[in-house]
Amino acid sequence: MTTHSRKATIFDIAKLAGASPSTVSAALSGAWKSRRISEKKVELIRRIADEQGYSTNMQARGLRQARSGLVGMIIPVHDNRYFSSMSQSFESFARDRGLVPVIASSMRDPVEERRIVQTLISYAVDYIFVAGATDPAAITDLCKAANLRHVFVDLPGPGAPSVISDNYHGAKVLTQTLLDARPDNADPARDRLYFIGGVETDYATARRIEGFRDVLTTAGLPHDPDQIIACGYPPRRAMQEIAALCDRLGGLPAGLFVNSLTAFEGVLGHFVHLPPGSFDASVIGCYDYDPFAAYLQFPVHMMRQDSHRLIAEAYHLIETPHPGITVKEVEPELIPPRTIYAGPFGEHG
Amino acid sequence: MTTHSRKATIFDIAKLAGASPSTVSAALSGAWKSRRISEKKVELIRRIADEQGYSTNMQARGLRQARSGLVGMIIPVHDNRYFSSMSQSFESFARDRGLVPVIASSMRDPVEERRIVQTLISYAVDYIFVAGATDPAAITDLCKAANLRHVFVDLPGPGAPSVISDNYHGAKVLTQTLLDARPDNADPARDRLYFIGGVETDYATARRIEGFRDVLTTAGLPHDPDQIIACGYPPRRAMQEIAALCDRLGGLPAGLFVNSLTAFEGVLGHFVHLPPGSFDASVIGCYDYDPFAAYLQFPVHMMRQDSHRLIAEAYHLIETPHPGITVKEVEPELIPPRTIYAGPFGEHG
DNA sequence: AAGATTTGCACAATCGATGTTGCACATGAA
DNA sequence: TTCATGTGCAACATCGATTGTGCAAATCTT
Repeated sequence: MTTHSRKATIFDIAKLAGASPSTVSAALSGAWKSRRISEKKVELIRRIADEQGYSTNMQARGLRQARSGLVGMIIPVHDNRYFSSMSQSFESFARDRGLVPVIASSMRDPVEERRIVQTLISYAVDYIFVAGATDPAAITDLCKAANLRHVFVDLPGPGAPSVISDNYHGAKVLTQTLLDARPDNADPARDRLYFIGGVETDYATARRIEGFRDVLTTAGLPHDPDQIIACGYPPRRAMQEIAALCDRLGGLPAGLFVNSLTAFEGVLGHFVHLPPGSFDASVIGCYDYDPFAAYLQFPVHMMRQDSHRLIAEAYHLIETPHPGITVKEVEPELIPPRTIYAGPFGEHG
Repeated sequence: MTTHSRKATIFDIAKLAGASPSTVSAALSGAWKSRRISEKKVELIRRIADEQGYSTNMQARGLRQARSGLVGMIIPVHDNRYFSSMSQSFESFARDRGLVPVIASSMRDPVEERRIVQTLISYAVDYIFVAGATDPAAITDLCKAANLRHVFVDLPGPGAPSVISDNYHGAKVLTQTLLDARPDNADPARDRLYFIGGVETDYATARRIEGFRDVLTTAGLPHDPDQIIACGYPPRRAMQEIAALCDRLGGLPAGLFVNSLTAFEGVLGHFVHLPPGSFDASVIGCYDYDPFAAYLQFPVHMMRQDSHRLIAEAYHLIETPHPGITVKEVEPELIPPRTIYAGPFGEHG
């Protein structure tokens, strides 16, 4: 390939091939069949384009076609197994469709979230996935104004289709599992299940709390509001809260339902200070799965949300002409302690 | 905001403001001071643009300016704490600069890697970061042809600056730590350190193996080539290899240096089948850190690479006019077993 | 008051690709 | 031969923003 200071354009190729720019465009974009360009000319153009290391300027194409070939996704954070698995699936499906994924993290900040949507709109993304939205209504407003298709994932939103996991059922199963596995030698002072993490006004958290409560009620167990500690997602907060709780109870509660991996990180941050053996009278569950968390010092029951299927369903919905405002629920899967789940990208690494 | 079927352009705003498109452009892009547009007109235009929900079409701007405001990064995989932390930092720094990050994962496939670079070039990204490149030379070729600045991170490359962690020193420290912590009651048949994971021709792996070997040699310990099991990054391979190794030795080796989190996942996949207590005569180390891996059933010494600083240095290099082909090394940090490291985004989640 | 500056903006070219229209030439039909 | 039909391509407008240039009107200068 000859070295130029600037990138080759269809004009350069046209000159070299003795053709017009529009012919080059048609030849390279595949539109040549319907535009009656001879195969011979197409071959020639292709060869020259190759030699020159030509590649389409997507900004120009996008400008002309009013689309970009980009698809956006907003997630709360990257460094979290649940969301990074989502990213992996999102990207994989995007590639299958010849689209380029743009993944942005909002840090769960509604302002940042809106800024990201605005930015993605500026880049004319073809559509966006919104995972873990903190202010879905605002996002829908922005998208509607820009005439941009979007799907909510993980947390449902108004005015657009959503794909979420069956939080109520998942929470019931996890809670029941904790109840069943609860050690019977527990100190009566702390013979209770606690729920920690998440934001009470989040749809997902709310549904999980419902499931948690309903199982306790059905089991004929009393439960106080103070058993629900929806202290948000930051690890630090969860660490403080679990420390305070252990203080109050004089030790770990009989069972702990941790509502997210980030909260679990915080909980762990406290656990590392406890003497070994502290966990013998407790059983821990976590809504969300992480392969390393599955093999901690104490057994952990994990509810794995099927992020791959969530994303698959989201793609399905966004590619459906008139999906309406459906909410698709995907069943999560209980992963017993000390079990390694091999994901859809088994051979990666 | 009045609802239009199409997005407002500077032409629409111009008409409403009784100004010319170029004036609107200057007013909104901030270039109005040097273009002698009165502040009054700027205010008016701003107000109208706001009312119309105007936002710049970045494809048009990018086309004209031959830049896009996008910055690309290639990583091997998303769902891995080391790389997802990198993504988080990469995005954070990009935002500080008003740039939009585009992060793509190559699954360590050189073909995919090149395709991604081509794609990013097509979108006129302003520059790219390449983490964990499998074929850095090819990437440099593509970038040179497109006149695109790039930096290698984690794995160095030719023809462009690189930022890597001090693999040799890090490996020495980790190996020495394993040696020191090695239980003395070990069965002589397996009283050895093994190195598992990574690709021997990868620069990083090669340097770590050097460090590993040098420490053993200095300690006056014999070592066979079979103590180095560079079976790549996929969890499955590591799982098979560790199973085979345990088979050969009749149990776990006295010490295990795991060369990546993905390999560690595979190792764990085998460990879950071992009876508790199997680890008492072994000490495990892992090059790379994960908060959950830090609190496994057995103690794990982890070498945390400072992904945040790696990225910071990479930004620094890419913003240096003529960086040359420097290689910047960043020291990794040993994280003792059962220690939770709180990252630069402590309040996230 | 007449010329010299400055102010404030409009006009038009441009970035690179796409898609519509039109035109020359070839081939077939009558 | 003559008109109809097809074939193969070039010319040109277009997408939405940026930017160099030009030109009145306002202001300053002497």
